[in-house]
Amino acid sequence: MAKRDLATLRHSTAHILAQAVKELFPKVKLGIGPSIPDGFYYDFEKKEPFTPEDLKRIEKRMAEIIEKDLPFKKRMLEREEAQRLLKRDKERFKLELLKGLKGKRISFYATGDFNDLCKGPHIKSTKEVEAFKLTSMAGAYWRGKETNPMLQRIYGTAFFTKEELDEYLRNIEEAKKRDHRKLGKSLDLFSIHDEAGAGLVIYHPKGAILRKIIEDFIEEEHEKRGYQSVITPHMYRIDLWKRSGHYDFYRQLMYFFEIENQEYAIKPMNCPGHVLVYKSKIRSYRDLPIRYFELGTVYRHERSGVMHGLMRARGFTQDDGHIFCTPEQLKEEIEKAVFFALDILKTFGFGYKLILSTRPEDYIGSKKNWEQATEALKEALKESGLDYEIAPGEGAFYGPKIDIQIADALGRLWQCSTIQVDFNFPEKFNLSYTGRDGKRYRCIMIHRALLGSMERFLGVLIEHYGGAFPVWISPVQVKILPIAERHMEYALEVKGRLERENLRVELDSRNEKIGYKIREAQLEKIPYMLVLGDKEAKSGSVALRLRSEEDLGQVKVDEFVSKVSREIKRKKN
RNA sequence: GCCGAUGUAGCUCAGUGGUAGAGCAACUGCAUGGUAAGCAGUAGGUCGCCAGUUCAAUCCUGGCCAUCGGCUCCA
Repeated sequence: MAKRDLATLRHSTAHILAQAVKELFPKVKLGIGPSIPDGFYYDFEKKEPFTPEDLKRIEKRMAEIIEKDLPFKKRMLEREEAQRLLKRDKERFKLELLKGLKGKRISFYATGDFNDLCKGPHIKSTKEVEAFKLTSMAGAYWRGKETNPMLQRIYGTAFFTKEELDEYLRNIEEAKKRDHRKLGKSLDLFSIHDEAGAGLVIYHPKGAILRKIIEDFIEEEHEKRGYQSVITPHMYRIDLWKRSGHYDFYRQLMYFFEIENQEYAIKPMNCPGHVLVYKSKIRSYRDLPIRYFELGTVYRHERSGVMHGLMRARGFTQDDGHIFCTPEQLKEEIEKAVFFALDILKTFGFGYKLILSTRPEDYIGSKKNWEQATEALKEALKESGLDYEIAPGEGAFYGPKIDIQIADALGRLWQCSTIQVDFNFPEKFNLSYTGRDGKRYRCIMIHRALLGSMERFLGVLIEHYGGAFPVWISPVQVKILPIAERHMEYALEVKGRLERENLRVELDSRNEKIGYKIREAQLEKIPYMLVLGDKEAKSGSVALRLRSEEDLGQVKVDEFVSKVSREIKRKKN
């Protein structure tokens, strides 16, 4: 084995899992069992799903196999021989895999009596697996296709040492504490109700403040960069959706209804509205590029089972912008948009990953336009010198796109920013501008959202900060904690002073002990706690405690105000 | 949508074929307390929804809804 290769170790552990399953459930058929970033899985075809008890038994059997110190033996078989073997065992999925393999000789790996089609490499012996654990169980389509049969997937992980495994499991627990759904509840930010509908987010006052601050921020940044705000309706007659192509390509995700014999649909995207603004008069090349911006709320009928708190909702608000430009301006506009997005993400201290998505199977427009658009995106990425990956076939139905993904607490990646070129909309709506020569030219349209949606972005943000938001976006920035009732008067005075400085302040006026008040403020993850007692009242100061548990002692009120104001202004992370 | 699990008080969770409990929170009172939970009392539940089995269902069966872990799809 390549020395200490985690992927090899994990893949080998997947073999041991399959071996254990085969020993305990001989009728089970095998799918595939690769290593993945966090561990490994193996897919099985089995009528009755595995139970949690089964997992325990399997885990135990795996430990026994490991104890046996079985060597991984590689065998090269002639294709015909391999086929005969797999046919004999009725391994229909493996047979399908075999068909896809090139070459005459096929490699198998055996541990004891268990034999698996596999290109390797593997560890030397089962005994090398020191630390493993089966983590979960789920259904998964064969080869990831929805139309294929569903197999039972068992997930697990393996490490070289017990300590590493324990640390991994601890990290998972830590990440769970940061789950935005949990924090959203405990910090009183938002809620989602069965009664109101799945995937529909209701913001509580603190969540609304958080969102509003970020909305104001993003709106300002757009204005600084030459975007004009527009406001468009939440629904249109289906005539518009037919013209835009959404009726044909996006219908299954849209909500329709009929009033007085007219059919309407709620908007799943903001583009048609912006296009109508553009079309409202004749545009000249001198006007371009035109950039429209809107915090546009859209509704998409996401299939049940895909919702995920704020990260995946049915109603969400995009920081949506549409740029109308000439072909000559395209590249520069894309570059500007990419750097704009990265600038915003930097403000929040995010890491990110750029992805170029190309033409999907279902698409509108000509192949030539698609190629041209994809090229423009590539060029822009190249010139900006940024690393990116390519996701073939992942583009939107109307054009290729550059996506930016950021990671949540559990390392799951979420697409937030997206920048999409569109040659098709301009054709469908006959969008044009008058050139220098007086002739009409077709303009190009760019769709782009930087935060993506307020919902998803807030979800990622909550997990990113673990609920301990930087002061500038904290729903409550300061909490005043008077020690006894006789300090209320001074507490109110300080509160008034801070409010005049536009700080978001709460006063805990309850008749409780200071330790109790601190505990609550701490759980609410409020950045600054001001403890007020006799000493503070006398000297016109506050005893400053941070949520990091640091006690900064007595500070003059003025000093505190200027310290906090500075941090807010700098948007300190 | 698919596979599996789950759904009991505001929150976190026990529990049983004979219509339910704990801790925290809430409310009331006592205590006026200096950096993560003071004490006592009170109130709070169509046991997700709808059917069925049963003398009797929160518990058993079926359907639906929602949530969680995945798959698929996506901002």
